Amino acid sequence: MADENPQCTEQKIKEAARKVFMEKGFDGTTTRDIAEVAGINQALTNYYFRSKEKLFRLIFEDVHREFFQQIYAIMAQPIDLRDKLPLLVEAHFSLFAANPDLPLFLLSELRRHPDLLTPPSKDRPVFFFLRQMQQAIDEGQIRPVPPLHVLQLLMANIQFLHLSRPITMEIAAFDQAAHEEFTRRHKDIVIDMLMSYLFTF
Amino acid sequence: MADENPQCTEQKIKEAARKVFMEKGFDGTTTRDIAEVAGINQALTNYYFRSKEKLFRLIFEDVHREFFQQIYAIMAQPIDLRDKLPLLVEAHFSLFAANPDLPLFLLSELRRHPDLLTPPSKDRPVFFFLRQMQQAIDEGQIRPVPPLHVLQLLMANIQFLHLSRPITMEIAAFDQAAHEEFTRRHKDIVIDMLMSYLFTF
DNA sequence: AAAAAAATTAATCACTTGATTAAAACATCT
DNA sequence: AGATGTTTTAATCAAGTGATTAATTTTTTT
Repeated sequence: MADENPQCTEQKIKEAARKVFMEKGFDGTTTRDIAEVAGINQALTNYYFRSKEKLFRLIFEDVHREFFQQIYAIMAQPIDLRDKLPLLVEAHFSLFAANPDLPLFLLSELRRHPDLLTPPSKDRPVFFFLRQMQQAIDEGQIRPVPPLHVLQLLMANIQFLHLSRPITMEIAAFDQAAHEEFTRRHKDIVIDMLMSYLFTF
Repeated sequence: MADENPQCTEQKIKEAARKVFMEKGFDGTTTRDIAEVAGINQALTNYYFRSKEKLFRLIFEDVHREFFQQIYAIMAQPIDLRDKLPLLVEAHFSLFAANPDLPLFLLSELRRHPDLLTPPSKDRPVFFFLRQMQQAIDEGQIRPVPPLHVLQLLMANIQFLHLSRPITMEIAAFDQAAHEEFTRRHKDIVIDMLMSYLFTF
C-alpha cells in the first residue's frame, strides 16, 4: 500500500513535489518535506533536479500547462459561442474538481515570481477566442461588452468558487460533500447568468 | 524623507510588517526584512511583538477586519437590494483600489493557516444580507437564485479582477494606468450584469 | 563473476532563520 | 547630577535550510 505506483524515483519525487508545492507554496516547502512524502533520501531531490528552484519551475510549468492546455483547446475550436461558452465553464469545473487548489497555487506563485509567466502566456488561443467574440459583437450576436471583459467575467465566475472554498465552507457550515453539491449547482447558475447577459439584450 | 512619519517604533514595525507580509506572505517574510523596511534593529520585532507569528496574527486580523468591516457595514444597512448591490460592488472596488493585494493575501494565508478564520467569520451581517435576499426572492422581487449563490457571484466578480491582475496585464499588455481604466470599466459591467440577471427574469 | 556505472545513503557544510542576551544609549524622575 | 527604568543595539544561539560530498548499495555491462 505504501508505494502503490512502483515508478522510478524521478517520478516519485515529481509527484511528491507537486503535492507539497501546491499545498504549501514554494516558500513553505522544504526539500525534506518533499523527500519524506516521496519516501526517499533528501539528497536525491538535488541529484535528480539540481536545485529546489529548478524542481519547482518544472512542477509549475507542468501545472500551468495542464491548466491552460485544456482551456485553450476549447477556445481554439471553430464552434459557435453559444456552444463554446458553456463548454468552457464545464471544462473548468471538471478540471478544478480534480485539482481544487490549482487556481490559488497559480495565482499566488505567479504573484511571488512574475517571471514564471512569460513563456506560456504568449499562446494564441486566447486571442483567437477574443477575436471570435469581437466578431460576434460586430454581427450583433452578443451584447457589446469588450471581449477582454467577457473573458474576465468568465474566469472570475469559474475560478473564484474554488479560491473561496475555505471561507464558503466556514460561512455556510458545509462539509466536503455539501460544497461539492454547491459547486455543481453554482456551475449551472454561472452558465445561465453569462448566457442570459450576453445573448439577451 | 526617510521617516516621513516620526511615529513610535511599534507603529513603524506594524506598518512595515503589513507591507512585507502582504507582499511576500508569512513564509516568504523574515523578521530581518521587516526590520529593514521599518528602519530598525531586528531584535525590536521580538521586543515589541514577542514572535513573528504573533506579529503576523495581529497584522492579519487588522487586514481582515479592515476588509470585512466596510463590507459588513453595507450589508447590514436596511436599504433596498436594488440600491445595496451596486453599493457593495462600489465599496469593494474602491477598497481594492487602495489595497490591490488584499484579496490574494487573505485567501492564500487563510488556506495555509485555516485557524486564522474562526473568530471574525461568525459575524452576523452576512446572514442578515442572506436573509434579506431570501425575502426578496419570496416576494418575487429578484430571480430565485439561492442567496449563497448570489453572494458567490458578487464576490467572484468583485475580487477576481484583482486576483488575476498580473495575468490580465500580461495578456492584454496593460500598464498600471491601463489596468486601472480596465478596472473602472469592469465595475460598471459587473453591476450591469448582476442587476440585469437578478432583477430581470 | 568481475568491473564499471548508476543510484542511494548518511554525514556534513555554509548559511539563514527566529529568538535571546547582555551591554549600551536614552529618557524620566527625584 | 545621580539613580532608575525603558528602549535600542550588536552579538550570539540553536534549529533548520539547500546543497554537497564521500562512501555504500544496486544495477548494468563486459
